[in-house]
Amino acid sequence: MTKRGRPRDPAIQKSILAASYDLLLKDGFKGVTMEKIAEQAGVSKVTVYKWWPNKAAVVMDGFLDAATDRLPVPDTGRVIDDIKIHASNLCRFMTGHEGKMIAALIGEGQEDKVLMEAIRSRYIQPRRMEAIEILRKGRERKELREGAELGLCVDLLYGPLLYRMLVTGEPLHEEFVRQLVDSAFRGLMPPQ
Amino acid sequence: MTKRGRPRDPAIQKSILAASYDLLLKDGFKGVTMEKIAEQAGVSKVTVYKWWPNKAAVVMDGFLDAATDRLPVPDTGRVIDDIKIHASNLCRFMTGHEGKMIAALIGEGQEDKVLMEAIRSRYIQPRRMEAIEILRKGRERKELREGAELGLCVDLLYGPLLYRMLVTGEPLHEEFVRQLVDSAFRGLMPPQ
DNA sequence: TTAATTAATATACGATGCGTTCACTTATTC
DNA sequence: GAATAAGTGAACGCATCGTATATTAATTAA
Repeated sequence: MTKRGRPRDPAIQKSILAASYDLLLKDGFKGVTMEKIAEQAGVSKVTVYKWWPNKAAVVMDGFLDAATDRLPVPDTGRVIDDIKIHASNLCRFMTGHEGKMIAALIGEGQEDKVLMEAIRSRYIQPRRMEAIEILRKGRERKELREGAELGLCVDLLYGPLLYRMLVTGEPLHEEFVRQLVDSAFRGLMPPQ
Repeated sequence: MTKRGRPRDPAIQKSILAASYDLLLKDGFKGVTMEKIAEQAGVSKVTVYKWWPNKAAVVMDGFLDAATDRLPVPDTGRVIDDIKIHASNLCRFMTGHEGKMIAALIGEGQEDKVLMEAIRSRYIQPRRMEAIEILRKGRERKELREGAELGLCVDLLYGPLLYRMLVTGEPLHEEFVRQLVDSAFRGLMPPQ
């Protein structure tokens, strides 16, 4: 009992996602239009609307389809070093093309709950889990405080990175990551 | 040598800004249109365009015109307590109407450099200065590490708040602020 | 008083992009 | 061949943007 009717053409879906990604990269989220996606994909606009309800959905899918390389999760045996490497990799990502795109998507997500939920579940959470895994190993080795709340640690370590990227616009260079992670681990208070 | 011609009517400017703020509050940034601003302000659309180049500019001005109450800067004599109070106040702000609006503006700013620069210089920076002032006093009292970089401290303390608000969407309650500030001050490592 | 100047209005316009409708063609299964 | 679903092409109604045009209102300089 296979499907009736003309089968869906996978090449068409791919070209739509690819066109969507190219346009996002070139023109930013606001520069992408359904017309342009359809034109560049060599496809009818109705076909785009058939499979995605709106622009945000296509663009999000296009982005995730192309940019889902996971960051390598380092394992040096010292949690602070692992985090420095991981956060540094993330910064390199965020400084490049992918960073501009994810910033645009998060920006758009501020007034689009469905989009924001997709970004969270399909992009943010997976990356948080990488960090949490690093921290979990460190906690097992007693390199973190007793009963440290790993989610809070992630907020403390990675929050400032995203904050810089999305809010203050200060550069995300290696030196900043080093200082940030050092400060977070040893604390702001003077040693007693 | 006063100005020639008909003088600008300040009541009109005010009503435009007020209408802009009301609409932002009610409908979010995307829900605001120049037509609606003009209509609600009882003013011609051309008049709005005469004084502001585009929607983002009016909305930003409307927001700042109405919502520039500075946070009170506490001074208990202990920097960690001052920061807790200050951050907690900020959270209450961010959880309310103002938070939704500033999130929408920052979101829009991700693809509008001019708007983002305005948000930074007219909203973010002033608030950062409040926190820096608190930290500076604490550093003088030797409650922070020798030569602590105050900008970095602000990133570490306030970055996670904005990160939650803009990215993860986790709630910004009192308990989180307490844990966050405690963790930042005493560090993630176990005491030695 | 009059001319020059600037503010504000009313109305209409072209352009763009959204999301949809309609009639049609194409590929596949029963 | 009939039924079914994918895809096309063109046009539509709608909202919003930003601008243009012609007119009226308020003020200063001559």
